[in-house]
Order: sequence, then C-alpha cells, then structure tokens
Amino acid sequence: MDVDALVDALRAEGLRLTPARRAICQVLADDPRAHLTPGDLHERAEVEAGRPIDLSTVYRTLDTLQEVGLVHHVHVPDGGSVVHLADADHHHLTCDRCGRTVDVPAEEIAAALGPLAERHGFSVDTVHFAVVGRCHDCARLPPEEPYRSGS
Amino acid sequence: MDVDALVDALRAEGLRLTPARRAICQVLADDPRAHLTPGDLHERAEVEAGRPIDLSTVYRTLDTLQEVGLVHHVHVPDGGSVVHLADADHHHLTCDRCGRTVDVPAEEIAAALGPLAERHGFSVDTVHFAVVGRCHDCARLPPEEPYRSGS
DNA sequence: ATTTCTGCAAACGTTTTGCATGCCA
DNA sequence: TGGCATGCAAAACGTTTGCAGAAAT
Repeated sequence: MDVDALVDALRAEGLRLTPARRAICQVLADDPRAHLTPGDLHERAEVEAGRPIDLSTVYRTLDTLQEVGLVHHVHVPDGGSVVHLADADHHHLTCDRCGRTVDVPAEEIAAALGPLAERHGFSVDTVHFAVVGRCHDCARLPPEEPYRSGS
Repeated sequence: MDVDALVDALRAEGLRLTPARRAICQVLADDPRAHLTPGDLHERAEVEAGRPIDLSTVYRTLDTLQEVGLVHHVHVPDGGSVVHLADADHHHLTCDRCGRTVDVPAEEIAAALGPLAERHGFSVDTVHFAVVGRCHDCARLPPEEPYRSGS
C-alpha cells in the first residue's frame, strides 16, 4: 500500500485531499506495518507536512480513514489506541508492561477464541481489541503497583 | 465472603478500619458476584455510609484492597474498569456494545489462549483484561461509527 | 460557490496527585 | 501520639466537540 493507493481511495470516496490528510497518508504509507498511536502519527505527520497539524484533525482524519476501511484501530492496555493500515489480516498480542505488540495471524487467534466465545454466546472482536499479556522479558520483572492503568 | 472476612483481612494486614473502608467492604460483600465500576462502588458506598465519600478515597481503597489481594480489577472496553472480589476464579468476556460481561472459568480461557500466547513468547493476562466481543443480541445490530471508544 | 476541513479552545470521563487536616490504633 | 487515611482541589491523559474561518472541488 503506497501513498497513491491511499490518496486514490480517498478521492474515490469523494473526500477532499488536504495537506493534513496527505501527510497522514504519507506517514502510514511510509511504514505500512507500523502500529502508531494517534499521538505518534500526529508528530510524524507534522514533520511530513513541515507545519503544525492540529491533533483533532488527526483524530478526525483517522475517523474518516476508518469509515472508508483503510485503517483499523486497536485498543491497547494503557487505555490508548494504535492505528494501522487495514491491509494485513492480523490481530494483536500486546504486552501491558512494555507495550510490545506482536501480530498474530487472524486465523490463529480466531481458532483459539472463536469456539470459547461461541460457547458463551459471544463473537470475539480481535480486530479492535488486543489480547493482553506479558512478553517473556517483562514476565520476569517484579510485581508492580496494583490498579494503575498499566496492570 | 462476608463483610467480616474482608474487614478481618484488612486488619490482619495492619490496615485501619475507617467508615469509608467499612462501607466499601460492605458493598462488595453485599453483592459478591458483582462487577462494579469505581463510580458504581462509590455511589453505593455513600449510600451505605450515609454520608459523602470522596471518589479519590474509593480509588485509594481499591488500590489497598488489591494490594492485599482481596479484589481484582478488570479493564473493560470503554476505557474504564470494573472491580470484583478476588475469590471466584474466573475471567471475563465482555460485550463492547452493551457492556454485558460473562464469567468464564479460568481454565477454559487459559486453555484457549495459553498455547497461542506461548507460541508468540507471551503469557496472557486474562485476570486484568477481558476478552472483548459482541454478545449475540448486539451482534445483529447495525454497524456503528468508527474509532469512538465504543468500538 | 458550496461544501468539506481545519484550527482553536474548551470540555469530556476516568484516574491520579499534593497537601493539609483528621482520625484510627 | 504517630502515622495512616481522608477530603479537597487541581492536574493528567487520551479523546471529543462547537464554532468560525479557510480551503478544496
């Protein structure tokens, strides 16, 4: 997925191409496998654009890109979120300590959780919600304070 | 688990028994299977105490109860959290649409996710993080706006 | 020209903090 | 009495909103 594909998709939806949107698309295209927080994306987009972009514009643009289906967001442990291009069919396993995220093939996670959820009358949403745990590095660290966002 | 058990456990740790703590313990004991947000707990504790309790006191008391291991918290889809008594060994499956939460036996969820996580160098934390999905009732509702907390 | 986007600033909800006072043991 | 716990008020964090003006088509 390169910039043009993103930009063309935007235009195909009748949306306008503004400098802010172009910069955001550029950042996403430059690092297509990245999982960025809106804040990260904002920083990089400002560099890309060479001028300030309001954070609310980033959020609104992300809304738009998701409506069009080009981007997905995932809620991560600290209460925040990350976005990534929608092209790769993967889900996420995130360390709640260091934030490390590994991509897991969609089928793998569906196979593990689908039947369990079915049994309880649910269908799991592994697109928007990561499975949370501890990576091996963090697993051997000492226990931490309770109840804070990070646990 | 009744109030006395909670209160005794507090004292056994050398902690002080204050009206606020007593009310909070009472609320938890009154509804031992409840999954309450800190806000819910706060409201109920004020009723129980018959006087105002500061919300920050509720948070600090929850911190304390968790340090002692009497209470667990779980992060839920809307960015908030719920707390419940630590006695039942269960994890959670939560609907991100209506908030409905079903308890899942710990072994069942561990069996489903443990091997997957291992394969990727993780150990899952299903105590503090719910598996998120859609309950069957909500699953047939129309799609909703993207990127908002509730998706 | 018209409709969509943007920046700004303010507000949101949940949670955390500093500080001075108060109360339990 | 001594130290833990509380209330209060303010701040933190990520996110959302209303509004008026700017810009893309």
